[in-house]
Amino acid sequence: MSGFVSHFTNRLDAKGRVSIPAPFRAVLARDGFEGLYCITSAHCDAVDAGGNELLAEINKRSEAFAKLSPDHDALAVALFGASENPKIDGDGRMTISDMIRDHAGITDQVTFVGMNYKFQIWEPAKFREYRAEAQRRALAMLSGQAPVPSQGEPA
Amino acid sequence: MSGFVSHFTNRLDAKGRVSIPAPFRAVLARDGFEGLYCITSAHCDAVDAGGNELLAEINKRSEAFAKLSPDHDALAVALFGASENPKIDGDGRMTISDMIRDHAGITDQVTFVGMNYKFQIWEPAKFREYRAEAQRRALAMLSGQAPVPSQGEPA
DNA sequence: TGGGTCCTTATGGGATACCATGGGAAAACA
DNA sequence: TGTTTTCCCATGGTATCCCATAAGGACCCA
Repeated sequence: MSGFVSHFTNRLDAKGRVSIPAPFRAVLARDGFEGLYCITSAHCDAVDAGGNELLAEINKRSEAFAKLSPDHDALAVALFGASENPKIDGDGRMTISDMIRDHAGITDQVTFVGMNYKFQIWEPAKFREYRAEAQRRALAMLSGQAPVPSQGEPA
Repeated sequence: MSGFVSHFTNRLDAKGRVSIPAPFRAVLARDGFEGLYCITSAHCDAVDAGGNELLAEINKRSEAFAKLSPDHDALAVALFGASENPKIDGDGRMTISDMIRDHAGITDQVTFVGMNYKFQIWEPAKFREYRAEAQRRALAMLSGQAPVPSQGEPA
């Protein structure tokens, strides 16, 4: 059963809402998470989004340290403090919060990028830029050296 | 369903009250704790807050030492002496006690930071500072850690 | 193959509910 | 009796719910 694939660009309306691409909604429905789990990416101007599968990934990371310890607190702030649970309305839309808007530099359009177990939320121009760079790197990796450790589908 | 997530900044009113963010109230309601459990953090200028899940974590800590032992007594004093049970009024507000105010250096605004099983209460400026540091540490911690099966992330 | 119909999807907008906040009055306290 | 706490209500702004519409695609049928 496949996860989030392909990418879509939708418009924000006057209220700051945007339609989540229908194929992504279908994946979320299968996943069973109430609403959407979002977390700002630590290493690029995008927001990771998904359901239980993404949340499990985050939890796994934070469980590596004992609760109430300074390390765990710092990690929890960085992970959960930078997360959100937007609701999805009856028409399949979410509202882009200020946190997401600021982190991703979104103004009037949003690009949703499937990444199998999660998807990312981008400002369209920044995504095009990032994508071109990613393709260059992928090409270099593929042509340059030994088999890529392919434990997932090639994005 | 996930726990305390995201962060919110609210104003104190003239009576020293502040609204607990609605999403946090929803988590507390699910948790079933009457009111709120607060304890000053031992290693930063913040106050830990939550319900039964936080309390259980603290109990687990103190149970690691034999009761009646000097160690246990000292820990109990440190833990429960630094604790409070503020009430939550009908409008979802709590009063910031002097202990919390002093420990966190709060004046007129409060930042609530979700950390999954608990949340923290911060003075906004101090939080921004801590958050920047936490993100650096988290990045280091996560990248040094045993490889999380990163299927797809082109980073 | 061409045309028509139905359904899904993205988007817009009005009405309503919720939430943070302020303040008054009753109650408890000292 | 003065002071603080607790309960209750008011309000402005925002988010949520609900309905409308247009465009595109799938499907069916001739």
